[in-house]
Amino acid sequence: MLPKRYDFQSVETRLYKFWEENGYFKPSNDPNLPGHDPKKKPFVISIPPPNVTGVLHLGHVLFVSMEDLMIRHQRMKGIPTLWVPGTDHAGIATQLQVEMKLKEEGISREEIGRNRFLEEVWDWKEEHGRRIVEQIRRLGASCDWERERFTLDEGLSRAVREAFVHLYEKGLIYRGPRLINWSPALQTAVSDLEVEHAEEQGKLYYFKYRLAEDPEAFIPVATTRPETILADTAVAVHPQDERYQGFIGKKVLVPILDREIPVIADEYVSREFGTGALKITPGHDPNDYEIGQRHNLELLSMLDKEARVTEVGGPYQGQDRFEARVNLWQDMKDAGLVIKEETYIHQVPRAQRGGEIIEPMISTQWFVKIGPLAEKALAAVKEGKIEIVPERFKKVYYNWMENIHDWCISRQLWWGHRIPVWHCDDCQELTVSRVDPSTCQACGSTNIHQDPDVLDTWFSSGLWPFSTLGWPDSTPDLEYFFPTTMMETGYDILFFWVARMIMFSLELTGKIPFETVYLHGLVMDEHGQKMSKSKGNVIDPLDIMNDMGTDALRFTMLVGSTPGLNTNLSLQKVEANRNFANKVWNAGRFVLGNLEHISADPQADPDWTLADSWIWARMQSLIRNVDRLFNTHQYGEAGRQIYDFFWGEYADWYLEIAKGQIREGGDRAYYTVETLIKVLDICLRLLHPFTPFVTEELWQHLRQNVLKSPLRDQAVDWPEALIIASWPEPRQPEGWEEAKVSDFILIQDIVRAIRNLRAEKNIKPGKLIPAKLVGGDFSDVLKAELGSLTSLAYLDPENTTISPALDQIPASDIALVAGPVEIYLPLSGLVDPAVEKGRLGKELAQLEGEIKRLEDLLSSPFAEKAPPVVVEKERDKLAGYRETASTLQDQIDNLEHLR
RNA sequence: GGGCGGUUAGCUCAGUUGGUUAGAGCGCCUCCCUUACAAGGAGGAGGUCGUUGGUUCGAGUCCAAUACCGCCCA
Repeated sequence: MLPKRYDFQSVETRLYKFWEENGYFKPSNDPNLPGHDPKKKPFVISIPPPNVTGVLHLGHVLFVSMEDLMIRHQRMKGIPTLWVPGTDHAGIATQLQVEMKLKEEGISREEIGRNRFLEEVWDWKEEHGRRIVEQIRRLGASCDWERERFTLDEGLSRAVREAFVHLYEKGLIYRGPRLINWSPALQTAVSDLEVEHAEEQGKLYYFKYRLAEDPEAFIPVATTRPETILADTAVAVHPQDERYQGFIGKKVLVPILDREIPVIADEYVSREFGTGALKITPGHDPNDYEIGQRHNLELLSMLDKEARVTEVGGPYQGQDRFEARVNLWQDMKDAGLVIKEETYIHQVPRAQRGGEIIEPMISTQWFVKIGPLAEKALAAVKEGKIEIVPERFKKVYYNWMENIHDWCISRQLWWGHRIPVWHCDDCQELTVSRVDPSTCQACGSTNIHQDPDVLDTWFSSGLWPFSTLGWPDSTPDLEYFFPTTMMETGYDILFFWVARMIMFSLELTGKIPFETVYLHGLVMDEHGQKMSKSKGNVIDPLDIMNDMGTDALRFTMLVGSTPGLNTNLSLQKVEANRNFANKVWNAGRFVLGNLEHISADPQADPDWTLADSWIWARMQSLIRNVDRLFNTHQYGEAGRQIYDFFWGEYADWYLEIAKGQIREGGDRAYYTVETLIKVLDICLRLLHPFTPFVTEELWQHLRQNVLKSPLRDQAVDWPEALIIASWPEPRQPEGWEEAKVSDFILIQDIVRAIRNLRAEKNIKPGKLIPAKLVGGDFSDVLKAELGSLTSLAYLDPENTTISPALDQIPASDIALVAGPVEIYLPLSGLVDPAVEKGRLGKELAQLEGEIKRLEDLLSSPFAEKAPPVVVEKERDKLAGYRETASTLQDQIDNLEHLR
């Protein structure tokens, strides 16, 4: 006997092990094995590799659930399915963790040197690297762990080398001094994407740029960063600005330093902003840099790597950037150069990691010349070779690709792929090589040293879909599984990762990396707020899984998410879905229990009841819907529909009716249990990609029990595990469905009407009451379903009658109407004619409103212009309402007579 | 400044290609520990679908404008 509650704790670990040990996570039609058929198209996902030393968060849960759902669905459809797992070395993040640890021990990485430090990081990775992988397994991820990869693996490192050298040789990688984003705290360059611009309150500082030839005359200039005055190399005004015409071409004096710099004219300057005159600091501002390029301005760097003032800053040398701001401004005040200060909201560039203010600086770095790569990547999406879901992200992608800048790929870190470039100390030439060289390619000197920088982590992740399959080697995996099918990831890394994979793949493999990009949203708290430690609204997925089970969490994530939109997660939702898992479990228990009551084979062909036909028709409709929704990536809606069907129709109605049908015994019981099994089986299959654990556990019990029962034929073609069972195929309706469904809805309406009245009159659930049903044309249907009606509505079977019509409305009975059916409940003592009249009158009034509405509708142009089917539907409705209304009227009249 | 998304019940969200009484979960109210499930069952209250205008026989759904919230890019 199964436990009364679904006990996920005893199930999850065991089943995961069972699946993995039986090799269900491995692709069928493996290209490395004999008998491989290259023509069978596989379904492949490469996992977005999490940070190897990271900890599971809800973002992981969302993508793992989503990808596992897709993978399990495809696997059940019999498609060779591969999900490649792996982790990312996460350069900055991991290095910081280890530096932090060393700091606690009082050591800095500089003290122990590069090699010792790297040993420390590898140790750290060994120690913490399994954690995230284990956590992903806990989610039920059915990836092929034998194909797990790590970005710093030998093979993937070789891929990085190959990619770098290839791009270098093609002239797509270059090195040089450029204005880059420098992180003074991390002591490394970062890419544009790693800088976030936040609106913050600052000040706008107004001051005087005196004319060199006439220090009494000046141009007023406004800036948010006065300290950068020290590196100004021009003052710019708009060419048409009347105010400053006389200054153009003249020299002005840099405050305090008295360096002479030119006044230039440039269209970029906004006449409205500030004073209309702009100080130009090409060494510390991206826009000024551009202007500097246009006008051939001198480039000065007034800050060093620690963001302290250099010799360019004269007396301020050695001061921190913020300190220098205060001091310089004070000195300018003293010198009478200050005009005023205003508070001002402006954009401040901050490091995505760490949050400190990024300093734009001139620095020699490695770059990818992105234009040619972007062009191809743009075309691949525009030509529809790659689909993006939801489609609107295509526009975002185009926009970024069309305005793309060269990518700074070098990082001044130690943890990562070291740039495969060797500098010759003798001839200064570079040797760029796939294998470590011992001599300089140019002069043969052995006096060479490798470039100290490492590559941006995204450089290696950009190769992920093909490097994990063996590229640059032409492996069987690469040949068969690449291009991959689906790239499922968050929209927040569309540029960081997705775009770069597309660019790299097209350049390096000549193929698209994946056919479809499916972008999910971010996981927020229940009020749509970003989760953060400081807000204290962080939900730890491990806690949830411990408390409510993995299936509950997965189902919540999957059903609560719509493509491209953020998901708000609340514990209440998870709880509701835990209850759902429990509902499934208990419905299963019920079915299994009844299996034992079937002892004999049937005597005749099935004689399906209305309920049997109804649930079957509804299930087929569900299969069709789910199929359609899966095909259009509406997984959440599919999950909801399965939930609604299972709980609202199968469990709430069919199971209850089945109890009565089973009580009848014989063939009726046999075929009822058969239907129970078939529908449960299909539901478990449909549900399996959402909630793999409870469905697998229950299904295996189901299979074993069915095989032991007289119904064993039902399960002969079921495999040994649900994970590899076949996905339900949608079928076209056979024509009988609609009538059965509408008949059943009538039964439901009758039951609801009686239950409603019972609740109103406070009749105890256990108390059976007599009833007279007047069914008209539906009398036969009602007679056939008498058993269900009486048990669902708690009618007294001995005293319930069904007739096509009554000569006279029973005088003292309570009257109800359900569509074309009249119901009379002889509940003497509970009948107060005045109350009844009120109740019936209210109902009639409502109905008359509807009738009026439909009459108006049908006499409007609607009747001619709307499709006949729709009009017919409304006509039928109207007729039904009229019938009901007239019945109600009769009943009311009858009460009048009573008086 | 450019672009995108959201706005539906007290809360969190669904809602095929427009089809005519708008759904769920949670919360709330009443009743019930009935032999699958109290993590449950039965019943109920609760919504001018942000606003305005348009297209249409018909708009939560399409179009335009607008407000507010959020995001991305510059």
